[in-house]
Amino acid sequence: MGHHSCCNKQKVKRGLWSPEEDEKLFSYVTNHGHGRWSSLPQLAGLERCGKSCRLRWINYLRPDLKRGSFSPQEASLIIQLHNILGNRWAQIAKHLPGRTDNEVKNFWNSRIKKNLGPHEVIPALASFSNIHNPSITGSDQESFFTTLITNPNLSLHQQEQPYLPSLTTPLPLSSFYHDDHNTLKLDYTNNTSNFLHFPSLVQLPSNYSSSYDSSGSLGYQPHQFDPNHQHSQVLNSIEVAPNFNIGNELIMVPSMASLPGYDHENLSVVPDMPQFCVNIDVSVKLIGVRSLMQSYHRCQYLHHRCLRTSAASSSLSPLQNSHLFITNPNVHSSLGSLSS
DNA sequence: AAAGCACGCAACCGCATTGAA
DNA sequence: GTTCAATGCGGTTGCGTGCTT
Repeated sequence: MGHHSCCNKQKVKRGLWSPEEDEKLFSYVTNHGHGRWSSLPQLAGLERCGKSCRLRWINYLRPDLKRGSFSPQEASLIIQLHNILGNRWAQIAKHLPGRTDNEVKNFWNSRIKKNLGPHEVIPALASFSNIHNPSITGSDQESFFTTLITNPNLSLHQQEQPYLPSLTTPLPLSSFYHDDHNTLKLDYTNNTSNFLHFPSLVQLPSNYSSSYDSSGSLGYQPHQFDPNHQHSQVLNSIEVAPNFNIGNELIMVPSMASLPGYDHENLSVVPDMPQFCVNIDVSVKLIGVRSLMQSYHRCQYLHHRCLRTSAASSSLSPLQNSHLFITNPNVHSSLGSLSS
């Protein structure tokens, strides 16, 4: 077991850092910044390898580090994120301001892991890893979503959504209009990329009242919806359904049957879709299990649609480009690939 | 009081990835 | 396109500390 190449070139000290070494490193990085760790030790007067300096800075000296034990909220978040991300400690740590990957990893291995017995599989993990297994139904699926919903802090950064080109903002009221049949429709004019990017859930003003339609049919009340809206610039549309209230918030999600190419008579898809990657955004914070289940089914539908689309054109990327995205109002969240 | 033990944490190691030449 | 150094990351080690016997 040799040392790193950077450590072979010079006499390096190993083991715990002394206060004097910390002072040298802190002073140097504070004054000069970092960026070239390999040359830093010599410049800073340290007999350490660059890697050791980097680690010491990141895990201990960085001024933005949070000290002290993890709060219950942080622990909960780590568990939730670990269900989704696995042992990707650096990714997990990014959601815990002031915490390092090393810290999170140590915390997991020393505290959480031992408290989760072999039979205590967290529902989110079990359900999500099997999300495309048709045998996973009903309560299992629901427990998966429930786990998400009960953690309002769940939020993953955009970089974990490799196929999401930009953050989605809630659609304004002006995005909607009524068609000739008085059906509420959503402008769909922003599909400029390879992405058929569904809008986020739409949050309407609290004075807009509607009731959740438990039958799953379109339950909105058109006369209550922005009667003055002009829709002369509508280029395309997606029907929106169903909507429902949670507290004072009205939630709307795109209807599966409103997708371009959907064959209403045969309940199937016209396989000439130009887009092969679909993002579905739903609000974890505001949404209920039922609507998440509806979104899940939509994802399944889209999954199959992507399959068919990919098969229809060899130039299209395969299915691994299909992702389910769940978002909360703060940051978007990727739950992983839909590909199996 | 001393030895043994368990635990937490800091640091190291090797591999993977990135980016410059 | 290839090489190689730098950097990033996750697994692992080992030291220090506190508890138990």
